Formats: sequence, structure tokens, C-alpha cells
Amino acid sequence: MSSFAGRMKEYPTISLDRFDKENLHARAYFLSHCHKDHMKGLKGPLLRRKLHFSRTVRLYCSFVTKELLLNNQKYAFWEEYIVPLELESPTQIPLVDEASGEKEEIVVTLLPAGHCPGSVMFLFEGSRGNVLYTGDFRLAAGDASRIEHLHSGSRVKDIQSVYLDSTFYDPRFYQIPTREVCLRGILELVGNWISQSSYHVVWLNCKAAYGYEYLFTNLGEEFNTQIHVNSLSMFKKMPEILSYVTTDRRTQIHACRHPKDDEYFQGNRLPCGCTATDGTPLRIISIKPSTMWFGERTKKTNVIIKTGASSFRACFSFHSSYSEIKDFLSYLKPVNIYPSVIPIGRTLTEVSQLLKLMCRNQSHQALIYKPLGVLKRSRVERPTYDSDTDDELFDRLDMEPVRKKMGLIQEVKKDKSQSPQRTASPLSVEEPSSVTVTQSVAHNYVDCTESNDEEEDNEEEDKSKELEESRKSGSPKWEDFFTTEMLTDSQNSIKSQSQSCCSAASTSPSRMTGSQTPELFSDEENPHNAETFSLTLSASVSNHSSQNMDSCLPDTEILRPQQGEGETSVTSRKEEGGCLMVPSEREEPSGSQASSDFDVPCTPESRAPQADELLQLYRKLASGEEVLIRKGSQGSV
DNA sequence: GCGATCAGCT
DNA sequence: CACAGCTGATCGC
Repeated sequence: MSSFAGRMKEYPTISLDRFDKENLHARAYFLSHCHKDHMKGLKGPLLRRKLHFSRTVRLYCSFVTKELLLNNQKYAFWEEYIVPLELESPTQIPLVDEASGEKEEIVVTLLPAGHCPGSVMFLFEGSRGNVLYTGDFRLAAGDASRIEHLHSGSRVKDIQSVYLDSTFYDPRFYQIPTREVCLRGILELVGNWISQSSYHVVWLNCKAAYGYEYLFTNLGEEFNTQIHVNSLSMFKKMPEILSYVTTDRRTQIHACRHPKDDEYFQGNRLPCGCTATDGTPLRIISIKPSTMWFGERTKKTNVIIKTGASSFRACFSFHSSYSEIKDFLSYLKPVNIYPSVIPIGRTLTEVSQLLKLMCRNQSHQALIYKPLGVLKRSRVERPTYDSDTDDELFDRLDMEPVRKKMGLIQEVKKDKSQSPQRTASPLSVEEPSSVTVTQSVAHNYVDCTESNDEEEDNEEEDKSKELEESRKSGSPKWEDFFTTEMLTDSQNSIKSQSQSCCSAASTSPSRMTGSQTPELFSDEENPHNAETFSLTLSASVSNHSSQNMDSCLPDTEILRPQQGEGETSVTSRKEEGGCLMVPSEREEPSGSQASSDFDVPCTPESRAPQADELLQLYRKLASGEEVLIRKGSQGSV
């Protein structure tokens, strides 16, 4: 949870992600994303009153964040004070002291943060230097090099300070499987379950927060279905999400919630009360997205863990891992780094000390040769940090075990011609049913009328009919759901027109079930219909190429990701037996790494190594020598 | 009655 | 496998 106080040393007249106390005096406000722990004070009466009397104070955020914020009535009064900004478009913001009339300008650029829909980092450029407020973020190793506005020409911008999402800045959280790997594990588990029969359903036990949407869209796309959720209204201008969620309960994948949903699940009921028509009990499994982390040398990297007869945890993280953060920081090399989160069990002092080592002046000037890349990243000296595990805390040339191809999850996100119902179940769950799965499972489900939770939960249903009119076809990728652009009304109408063909199996829920849901979506509730816009979500930073995931299925319930992915900070590797792993033997670098290594050279004078130089280098590495290329010439300055 | 804070829970 | 947010109790205004 963020404990950032709201203000940055360099630009104390603006406030970010905190809106109480001293922040009430700010000249401008910034909201990085729509999570409550970043919105403290945002609905406070004092701030509301200030806005009422101010002519210049505004709240700046992304279009999607604005949409999500205003979906909550408690924040509706912000409507006229929000200035949504385009991503990656430097914008000059006036900072006016309304008492004295004094005015200052600052340039802000929104950078996609990969944390939840609409989440951004703020890059500020002004008279006190460049500062980066990361908000909360999940970026893969190598992503920083692809963020154009962190660069000036071919060089990394001089960043004075980074205000950092340090949630997992602790060596305990060294590695978290990449988003893609986690997604594959979940797709595999879900696919193998719901393909057994139409009575086999999945409940995604997600928390009440934005950030799971890419899961819904990818599942929806993969299995040509929609995910049942409590409400669609927040997504009404985001067709890419809207098209994969529904309030129609007759689907095999649910992410609905109820205050007593765990109880419901124990009683073999879905939170929405949905059951089968013919009395056949549903076969429900729950999948709880949870953060899983691994030490540097931990080989156990299961992304799915079975926790009960019908319960699973699936690896999932909104935040960058320790190594991902280190990669990010070692690329930017800011002068100062301030943590905005203290990891559980750590102190501010500990985290600050660890972060100091990543600052420009503390880092050693030695560059270590990277055989396959340019001399982009320098390395930090291994600090004398007190290790709490047998994991090595910091990457070293001689500590990295060879990453074996251990991926046991079949590639599922591939060409669309392949059936989602593929292979035998890898899960040691209950025996497969002989019922053949068809696309249309609608008739197997009805309302469970004894369910007492209809009143509140179904208020969106009638609206959903309307909203589902605007579904679109297309292949979603996770990275689509963290950034935005606006659609014009005409584009939106095109999308609406194109939707009818792909909703053949989707029938109005109230028509099928006789729902008594009152009409809650009158025009009055949305008086600005004529002016409504549509948000579309565009590809963001990462450009992950298809990776070689041609692994086999396990015969246990444990799924493992391919290892070695996203690893960029280690310059060379040596197998524990002493055998060098040369580049040609290494795993293919991920698409992100490949591009990050070559796109933005920070040391222009660098050149490609010759074969004999490489040989020498490997010999030195094998003998454990430190390999020093050159002093000085930091690429990041 | 409202907001802030905290414990407890998930 | 530890993030984000809900509920309810308590307190102060």
C-alpha cells in the first residue's frame, strides 16, 4: 500500500495520489490510477470546497482513470475539474498561486505503468529538473528502454529523482513469473476444466480492484466466451474490455463477487447464485490470483498451485518484482530514489539503503561487458545487505544457474485455428465428464432464485443488454489494457455496427431468465449521452514476441513457467557445474529483451565484439575474474 | 450524522 | 505467497 505523502521535493506545489492535509494547498493534482490507496482525501469535503472556489486547480490523469473515477458517484463532483491527458504526449501545465498570481510551468508526460487500466507514471520536466513518479507499476525487464519519453535522442534523460513503487523492492521478491507466463498457466487450467463439460465452471476469486481485466479479456478471447462480472458500467467506454465481460450468468467463467462468496463457494455455489437448469450440480473450481515470488536461485516456480479439492492459486502480480525494479532503476540511474511503499517486514531505512545503491552516484562506474548487447547497463556493486535466505540477494556473474527449459505449460495463445479444447487434462482433479462441450451452454443455466443477493447485484443487467450491443471482435493482449486513447463517436458507431455478428450465442439475460431486475439505466442517469466518448485501449510499452513455449504438459497439477524469461540484468551466466553458457546456447531472448538490447544504445562508442574477444571474455568469466570494461561514461547521464 | 482510524478479514 | 479494499467498532466533532 502506498505511503507516499503526496508531494515531491522538487515540485512541492503539486500533489500526487494524496489529497489530504498539506496536499490541500496544491496548485495541481495528479492521480496515477484508480486504486483507493492512491485516492486518500480525494472525496474529502475540504478539497471539494477548495475546488469550488478555485479557478485554476485541476486534477490530471489518464482518460481511463477519469472514466473509472467518475463511475463512482462519490467522485462525480470532480467531473468539471479533471483534465484527462493523452499518454506519451508532453503537456505544459500551469501552476498558479491563486493568492499572489505567481505562475510556474511544468511539463508532464504520462507513461503507461502496466498496473491496472488507466495506470500511468508521471514524468515531470521543469526548472527543478526531471523527476519520475512511478505510481504503481509492473514493467518487465527491459521495458524502460522502450519508453520514448525517458529518452532524449539516443540517450536516457537525466532523471533527478524517482518516486518509486517499491512494493516488492526486497530481495525476497527477486523474481515473479512474467505476466505472460502466469496468463498461460491460468489459460491452461481454465481450458482443461471448462472443456470437460458445460457444468464445469470456473470462479475467478478476484479482489475488489481494477487490474484483472486483462485476465478477463484473454480468457474471453481464448475460449470464445465472456466472463460474468457484477457490473459493466465502468467499462462502458472501453469496448475492448466490455466485449469480454457480461452480466449474463450463463457462462462457464465467473469473476462475480458477493460479500459471502467464500461461503458460497464452500457450498458449491457461485457468488451470483447461478446453477444448472436440470438440477445437475455445477462443478466449480476457484482460482485465486495471488502474488507468488521466488528467490534468485529458486527453481521452484509453479504458477498454479492447488490449494484444495477445487481450489487453486494462480500467480498474478500488479507490481514489478525486485529484479524488474532493479532493471528499471539501473537503466534510469536517477540521482535520488524515494520509496513510496515499505515492503512488509522491512523498514524505511532498509529500503532506502537498498535504493541508494541504485542511485547514480553510489553505483560503481564499472561497466561489465554484455556479449549480446550494447553497453547499456552498468552494474551495481553487490551491497552488504543482510541476507535472509539462501537465495543470493544480488545478481552476480557466477551465481546465475543456467535456466533450463522447464516450461511445462503448453502454448495456448497461438493461432486461432486451433481448438481451445486440446489435450488431456494435466490436472489431477476429478475425472473428466463424457459430455461434449459445445460453444452454447446458455440453456444449462438458470437463476438460482433462492439466492438472496439479486437486488444489488443485478442492477446492471438491463444496461448490459445495451452495453453488449457495443462489443467488438478482435484479439486482446494483456498490454492493451493499461493504456488508452479516445475513440471518436464515429469510430464508436462503427464498432457498434460490427458487433452484432459475434454475439449470436449471447442472449439477453433477462429474456432468458425472467429476471425482475428493475430498469436502472434510464437516460437520466446518463444525461450526457450525446457527448459520450469511447475509450479504446492501445498497445503499450511491451512488444512481447511470441516465445518458444513448446513444452509438454505435466502430469501433475503443478504448472511451471518457462524459466529465464525477462532476464536481462545478468550479463553472463555460468552453470553451477562450471560450464559456461554462451549466447548461442542461451534461451532465445524475449522479444522485449531483444529490442531493448539494441534499440537504445547508451554508449555510442560501443561496438560489436569480435569472436576472439568473446573467447577471452568467457575464459575470464569462467575463472571467476571480474570483467571490467571501462570506467566512467555512464550511459544514463 | 459524518469522517477518521483501526482491527479483522479475505 | 502478502494486494487492495471491505466491514464494523470506536472515537471525536
